[in-house]
Amino acid sequence: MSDNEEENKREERDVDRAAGHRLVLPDDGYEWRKYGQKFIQNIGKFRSYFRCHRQNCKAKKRVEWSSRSEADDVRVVYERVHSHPSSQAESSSGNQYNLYTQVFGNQPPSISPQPRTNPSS
DNA sequence: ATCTTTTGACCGTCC
DNA sequence: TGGACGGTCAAAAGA
Ligand SMILES: [Zn+2]
Repeated sequence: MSDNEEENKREERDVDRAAGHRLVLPDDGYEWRKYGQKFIQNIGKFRSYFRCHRQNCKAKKRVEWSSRSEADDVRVVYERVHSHPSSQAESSSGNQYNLYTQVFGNQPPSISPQPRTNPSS
């Protein structure tokens, strides 16, 4: 980026094309840097790992979506808190919790603090 | 030249 | 001890 950021980030960001589908997820107003992507066979879903663009910000974001199925089941899990205000949609909302799980799709964006991935095997 | 995404490899933990 | 699983790193490539 640098010089010209004309393209900017669209509110919709294509996560990936697993089987030819284009998944779109809402941006929180923060900038994330992807640092990994893996397929979890346990749940049969793709998982992407994001980290806050800031150096001092230890905020992390984890996104997983079904590898198949055109359903919009996209799960976004927020970890840690941001140390800087969201220059965009502040609203003080952001993520005040250490763990925040959002599920998009048929289910409403109900906020429920889930206990770390799946316990035990 | 700077920065991000991509992908495979590496590592810690569990059993 | 080593394999399965999950999470992160790091090299290369693209923008
Ligand atoms: Zn942040």
